[in-house]
Amino acid sequence: MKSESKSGVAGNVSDKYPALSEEKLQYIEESGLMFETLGMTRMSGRVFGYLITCDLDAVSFDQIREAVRASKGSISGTLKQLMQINFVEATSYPGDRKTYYRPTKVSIGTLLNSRNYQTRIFSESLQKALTLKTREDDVSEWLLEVSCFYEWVGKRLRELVDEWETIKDDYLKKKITEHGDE
Amino acid sequence: MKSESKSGVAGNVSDKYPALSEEKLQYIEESGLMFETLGMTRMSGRVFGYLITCDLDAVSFDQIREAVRASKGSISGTLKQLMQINFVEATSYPGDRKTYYRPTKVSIGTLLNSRNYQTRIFSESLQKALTLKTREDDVSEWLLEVSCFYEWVGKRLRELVDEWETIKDDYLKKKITEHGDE
DNA sequence: TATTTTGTTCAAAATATACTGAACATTTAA
DNA sequence: TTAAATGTTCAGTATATTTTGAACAAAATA
Repeated sequence: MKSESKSGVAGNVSDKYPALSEEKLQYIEESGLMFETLGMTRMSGRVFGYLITCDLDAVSFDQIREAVRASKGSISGTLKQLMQINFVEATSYPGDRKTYYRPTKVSIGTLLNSRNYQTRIFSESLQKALTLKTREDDVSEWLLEVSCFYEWVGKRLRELVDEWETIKDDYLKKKITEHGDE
Repeated sequence: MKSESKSGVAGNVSDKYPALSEEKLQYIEESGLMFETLGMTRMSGRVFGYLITCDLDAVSFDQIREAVRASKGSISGTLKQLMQINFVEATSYPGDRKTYYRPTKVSIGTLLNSRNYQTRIFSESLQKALTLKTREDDVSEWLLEVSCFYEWVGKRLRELVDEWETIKDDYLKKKITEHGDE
C-alpha cells in the first residue's frame, strides 16, 4: 500500500526520510534557479542547496534523490559535477556501503580564486584584441587600461585574503553579537 | 601592431567592406566562444569581438552583419542585448540615416561592479541558507564566514578602484615602456 | 550460487535557447 | 506616389542541454 502525503500540499515520494519544511523545499528551488544564472545546472543548485540546509553531517544518494525529486541518473551526474568543481565531497562510514555527501567547506582563498577565473579569461581576451589592432585610438587605450587593471587587482585580491584571515575573528564576533545569539 | 591583409584567404560574402584579416576573423570566433563560457550568447561575443578590433570609430549594422556572417534578425537581437548590458552603444551622424555601433568604454568601477553582481547573488543565497538551518554546525560556521567575507571584500574593492585611479597613470606608463612601442 | 544494494551509463525524450529568413514598419529619397 | 534603405519582429527550425528510465556492473549478503 502506498502511503498518502501527510502535508496537504505536494505529496512526498515516500516516507523513508523526514520531510523537509516548506521553506527548505522552496529554498532548494531558488538555489537551483540561482545556480542556473551562474551558468551551472538547475539540478546542481538544488542538490547543493539541500546539502547546505539539511542539518545533517552527510546524506546518502537516495536521501538527496528524494529531497530533490529527480532520477538516479540525474543525481549521479550532478554529484559528479559538484565533486568535480569541489562544491561537494564524499564520505563513508565503516560497516555501511553507501556513499554519503556533504558540502565542501572550501577556504575563502579558493573561492576567490575560482571567482576570478572568468575575469581572467575575459581580461586575457581583451589583451589579445589589443594586439590585433592596427591603429591606436580610445578603444586601444581602454583595452590596455582594463587588462592592466585586472592584472593589478588580481594581486591586490590575494593580499585581501591574507588581511581577512587576520581580522575575520573580530569581524565575525561583531557580526554575531549584532544579530544576537540563537 | 600588425598590418591588415587585404587579400582575404577565405572568400568574403561581398566586397562592400574591406575584408578582415584571417587573424581578426579567428579572434571574433574565439570571442564568441569566450562569451559563451561567460553565459552569454556566441553571437554577442562575435559582435563585441569585432567592434573592439575593427579599428573604426563606429560601424553600421550591415558592416557588423557581414563581419560576423549572420542574419539581420540575429544581429538586431544581439545588438539589443549588448546595448542592454552596456557593452555597446549607438551613435549616428548628421545626413546619414544609419545607426552606428561601438564598444562602450565603461569605467573600471562599473566593470568591477557588474563583475561583483553574480558573487553578491551567491553570497545572499548562502545567507538565506543560514537562516533556514535548525542547528549550528561547521556548515553554519562556513556559511557565516563566506557571506561575511563577501560583504567585507565588497567594501574593500570599492577602495581599490579609488586606489587604481591614483596609480594607474604610472602603472600604464611602466607597462608600455616594458613592452616597448611597435 | 542467487539476491539485494548501490550506484553508473547511455540512448531517447523533454526542454531550453539561438538563429534564420520572410514579412512587416518606418523613414528618406526620387 | 513609388522605390530604396534600414531595421525589427516573430514563427519556425536548428542546436544544445538536461533529465529520465531502463539496462548494466560491482560488491556485499544470504
